[in-house]
Amino acid sequence: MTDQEFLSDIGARIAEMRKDKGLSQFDVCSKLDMDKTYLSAIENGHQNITLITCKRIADALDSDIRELLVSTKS
Amino acid sequence: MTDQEFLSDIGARIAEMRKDKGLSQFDVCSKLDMDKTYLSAIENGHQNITLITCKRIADALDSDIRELLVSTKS
DNA sequence: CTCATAGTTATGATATATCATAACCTTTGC
DNA sequence: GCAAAGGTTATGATATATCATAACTATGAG
Repeated sequence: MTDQEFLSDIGARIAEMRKDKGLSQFDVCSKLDMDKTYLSAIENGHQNITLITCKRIADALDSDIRELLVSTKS
Repeated sequence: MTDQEFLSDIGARIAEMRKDKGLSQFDVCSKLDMDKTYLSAIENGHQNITLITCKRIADALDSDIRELLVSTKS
């Protein structure tokens, strides 16, 4: 699994979890005080986010950071 | 849980897993081509690392990224 | 058609993660 | 005493994550 695939998978997971909760990108960004363009980039796998950012997103989705992450084990 | 506590917990978890495998910081850094001063800062909770860095460390410890992370759920 | 909502992409500015080097502290063993 | 191994802290340079704004597409409602 390449780094790019890894980031894309996590972005897809975030988008999936967000939609499952019936939230728009705007909704989540409002909670986080985050710009919508940045969340869009994250969901499309264009950003290598930090752990704190990952934690903030998990919080906004009423989730745990480990639920947001896909397995990296070979 | 504050951001600082979160990073400290993750650093401690990394150090614990590294020692469990009988590895020195130098050993891990050799695998990762990472400077020892940086890994030290991470283990002491002084760095808000990115997901890719987290993944690299998990790989070096023959682990999964989710095993490195502590729960953030309230 | 117009208008609003949801999302994407481009660009530039700023903050910070990462890298690189050096100096320092402990502990262990000679 | 000295030397080496393991780890920490300080500092500066570079790459990039994050923020901010604007323009754009697509869809659906009126």
